[in-house]
Amino acid sequence: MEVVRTYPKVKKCQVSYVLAVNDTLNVLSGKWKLPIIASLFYGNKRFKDIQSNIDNITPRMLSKELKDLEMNGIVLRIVHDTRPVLIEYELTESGKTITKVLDSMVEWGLKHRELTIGS
Amino acid sequence: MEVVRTYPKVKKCQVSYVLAVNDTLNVLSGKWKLPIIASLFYGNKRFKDIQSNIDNITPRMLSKELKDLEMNGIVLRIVHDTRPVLIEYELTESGKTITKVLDSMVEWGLKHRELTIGS
DNA sequence: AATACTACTATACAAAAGTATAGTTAAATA
DNA sequence: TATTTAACTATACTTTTGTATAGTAGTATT
Repeated sequence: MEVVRTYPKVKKCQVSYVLAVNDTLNVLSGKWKLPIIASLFYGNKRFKDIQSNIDNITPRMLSKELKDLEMNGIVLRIVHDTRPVLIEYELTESGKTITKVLDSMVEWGLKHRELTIGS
Repeated sequence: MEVVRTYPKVKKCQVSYVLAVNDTLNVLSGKWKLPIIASLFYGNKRFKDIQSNIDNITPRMLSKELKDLEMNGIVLRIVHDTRPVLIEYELTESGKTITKVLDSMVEWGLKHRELTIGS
């Protein structure tokens, strides 16, 4: 019996595209990632500053999310060799360029609101 | 006592930008939205077809997510006036244009992999 | 010496998201 | 008439995500 393929062969590049999209979604998913990235973009560097910049975030969540972002290569945690130690967070190159994704989300989101709510 | 503002005034457009990004993230968030959208892009229209196209999705989740996507204006549910009724799902205009967001995610995701894993 | 600040961690809990499994309704087919 | 198919829904459960609250270690300040 012959196997009839009703779909085209999936190329390797398509597979890595799916991975790439999932990577991006993971970086941005959850309640706090975007506010944290925004706060870092705004220039906040220290734990306390970020925390007081974001309404209602608990230190537990901030700590967890910063670790996530660090592991994902979006944020750098810099420990200054001072007394007392000063710890600063900043965006990596990848963390900075994610604006492009955010821009396309803004564009689509606004157009979508027009099409959906505006109609 | 004078209030010293240490941050620039936030403009209304920035607020709606945040809303727009959140709209976009909501549309794409969760385990199944992307596979479903991909399946619809691929041309699947019927519940069973989408279900058998996506590994391990339960009818409960497919049903829930399709409703979500319909409510969010990404998917249309078309009930054909036949016997038995034929139900077809398809992407709205917004649903189709979300490719632009996905493209920028692919681009960022691939570059990010290069920068992070490749280094 | 007592208090306060920074940068967190620990524990317990609640809510949201997802899974497993079975059942329903209406029509079509054998 | 019995079975099958489509398009779901219902119930119970597990996992993940997020919240609430308190506590800690090291230093600095009063």
